[in-house]
Amino acid sequence: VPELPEVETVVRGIRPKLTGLSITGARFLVPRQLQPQTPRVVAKALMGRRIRGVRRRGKIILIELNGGTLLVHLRMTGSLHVRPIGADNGDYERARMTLDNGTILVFRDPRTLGILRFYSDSDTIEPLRRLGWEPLEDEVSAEQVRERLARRKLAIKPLLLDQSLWAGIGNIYASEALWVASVDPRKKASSLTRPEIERLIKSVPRVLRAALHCGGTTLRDFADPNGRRGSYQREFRVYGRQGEPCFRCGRPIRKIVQAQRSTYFCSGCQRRR
DNA sequence: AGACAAGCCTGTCCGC
DNA sequence: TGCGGACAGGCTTGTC
Repeated sequence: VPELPEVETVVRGIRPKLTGLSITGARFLVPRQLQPQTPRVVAKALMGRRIRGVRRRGKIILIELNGGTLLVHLRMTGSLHVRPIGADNGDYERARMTLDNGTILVFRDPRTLGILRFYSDSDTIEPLRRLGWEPLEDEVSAEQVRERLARRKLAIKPLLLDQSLWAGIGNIYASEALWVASVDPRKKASSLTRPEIERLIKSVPRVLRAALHCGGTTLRDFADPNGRRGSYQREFRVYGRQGEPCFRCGRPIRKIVQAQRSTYFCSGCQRRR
């Protein structure tokens, strides 16, 4: 699934279906996804706890319990569904929690790269510590961003994928936000001009918010907990459009590889200077 | 057959 | 010597 708009869509979908319910059982089918914890220990830890709420930080889903937190990271292909007991969950079910109203929370994940962890102390959830700003909530100044980019030799696009700057940006929205800001993805982070930083500060939340309004992006698999697919792929300006004309200047969109990930940008109006 | 895919952790090397 | 940064590789399974 996974960038911020898709994760937020998932959280909004499951929150009303889970809040207030108690966990009556849990099963984990791929021990690797819990490491260093184990299925038996986590299942026991969850048993009987009440779900107080569901929230998101970056791409991380936090199911808050009385006396602990279940962390879920969907990575590439994970998804969450709330279904009646006995419903067909299709292939790739990797975990499930039974709830006291006759429904189950199902975690599906074909590639099994997703992560599940139980934390008894919600103040020491280690993966949260490295996360940077929340793009839709934190107001950041150009000066703050300039400080964070200073001395960074990495190109700006792979840096946007570093969750310690802004949390929640993934490979699609990094390219899209840079196009909106007219910034060359190959440009060294430390060499962004003040106007470029100003534009990026606006484009990052703008793109993510627009995607959220579309229910996220569905390239192939993503569906929210109600089975609805996202539609932001129809709004793509650069992602997957290599060879097609730029909507702004008409020049062809290029596809390159940076840090082993595809980057899409306009060869005309996103020009390194 | 081989490349590629919404993500991110780990090991290694490098420079300060 | 230590530390952060940059990068390759790995994890995994499915599709084109």
